[in-house]
Amino acid sequence: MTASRTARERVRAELTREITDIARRHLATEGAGGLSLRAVAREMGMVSSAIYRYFPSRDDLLTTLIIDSYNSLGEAVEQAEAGHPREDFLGRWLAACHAVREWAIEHPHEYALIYGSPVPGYQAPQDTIVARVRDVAVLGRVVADAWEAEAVRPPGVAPAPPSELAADASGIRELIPGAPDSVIWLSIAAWTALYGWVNFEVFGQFNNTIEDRRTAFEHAMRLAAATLGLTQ
Amino acid sequence: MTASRTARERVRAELTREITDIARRHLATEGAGGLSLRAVAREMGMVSSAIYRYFPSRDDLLTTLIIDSYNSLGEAVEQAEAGHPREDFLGRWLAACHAVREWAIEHPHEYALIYGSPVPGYQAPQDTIVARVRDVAVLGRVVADAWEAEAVRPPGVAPAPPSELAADASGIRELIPGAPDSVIWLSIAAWTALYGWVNFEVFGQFNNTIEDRRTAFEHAMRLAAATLGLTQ
DNA sequence: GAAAAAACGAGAGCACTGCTCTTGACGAAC
DNA sequence: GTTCGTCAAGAGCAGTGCTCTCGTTTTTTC
Repeated sequence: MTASRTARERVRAELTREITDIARRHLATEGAGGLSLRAVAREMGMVSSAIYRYFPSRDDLLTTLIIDSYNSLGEAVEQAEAGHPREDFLGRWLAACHAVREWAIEHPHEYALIYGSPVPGYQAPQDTIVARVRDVAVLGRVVADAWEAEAVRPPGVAPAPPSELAADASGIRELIPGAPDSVIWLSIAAWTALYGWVNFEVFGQFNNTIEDRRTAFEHAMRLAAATLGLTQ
Repeated sequence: MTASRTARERVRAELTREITDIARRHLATEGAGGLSLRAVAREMGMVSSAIYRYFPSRDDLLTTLIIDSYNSLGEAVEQAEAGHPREDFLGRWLAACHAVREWAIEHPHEYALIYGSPVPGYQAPQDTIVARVRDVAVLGRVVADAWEAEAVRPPGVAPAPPSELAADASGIRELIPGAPDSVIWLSIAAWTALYGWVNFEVFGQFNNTIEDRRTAFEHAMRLAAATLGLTQ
């Protein structure tokens, strides 16, 4: 009986996958704004209303694409970081940074979906939060491991964080257990430096300004690591 | 004769201004994607086709809004920075940073338009480039003045930029005359740190993570200044 | 195995969008 | 006073998301 039931559910799963595949291709070429349910249906040889049997709204389709994007980015970062030995903290950091940048350049529209301006009228549901943190978790783990191994030595020039920030820091400390507030905020700074750069590059702010972007990016990420005190 | 001619042109200028005003209000509430020529026309008591006498396309209307946004941000940053004495480099830097952040929070959709993911199908024309650099120019001027006054003393921990980046650095040096490559790239890092943070905050990445955002932002910008060696 | 129930694709339709074209009216210039 | 350019209005085209209904098919239930 499960076999007969599966017969229908299998074709349903197959069609659902086909819809998301086509939608992802449209998203990659035209961007989120150009994603049209009717166009997807047309390409499937379906009538537009039939799509709604599989996705109740355009936003729902977009949500699954967003989750896929989060996972795709997270996986890329995880794999890149895993290619370095545990004690090579700087290598792991740089590998993760390059993975973020390269994934973003290869999937600009997906990147815009998850790290760009929010899609108008679209509110990301709770479902996305789980997949959302995979890339950040990798970065946190690198710093956490380095801190644990006493390989994080912030230079003394950095000003101390004001005491008002202690509450926020203690929440973030879940990612980097045992680290003092100063290291927490230096890590946040490194994090924003990474995504600030990638945002600028993907959204075209470096056009006609920086040409050798990969080299400049690596230098910027080395700067961020040095500021944090991650030198090996 | 110019008076009679002006009579017509004056009402035209007036209507053009009214259109952009309404459009800006729609943009501020609904975002770029929700900006509808028909809705603007409806609010003006016009028929939709009449709008095209004033703006040949939706993108043209969007372009003027973008230019306005650039100028609005640029002016805010200029004014904030001008409120500090020339020798107070750190104060000028922090004031400019806060101005960017506060403007972005007050005008999230406008900010998304100029620093977020590009609007699908929209390509910013050359006209925007002139207004685009006003905020960056202020930041560059602060660092340039500080460098000239020998108030920039980068700590020795930063790795030296590789020689391949010399060409790109020399282009950027227009903003900070006479600065060595190391200072150029530290400035770029501070720049990306600023907009990386503001992007994260405006686009909601700090939700449920950082609560005291103004304090955290100021600390981050002090860190960026310290990394650059701007301590006074 | 037959009947009830659920799932499904197709089609029409609503309200909306950007944009084009034509038509008729008004005002300025010669 | 006539001509010419400017303008608002309206109809229309092609597209969008989404809803509803109507047969058909498949699954479940008895």
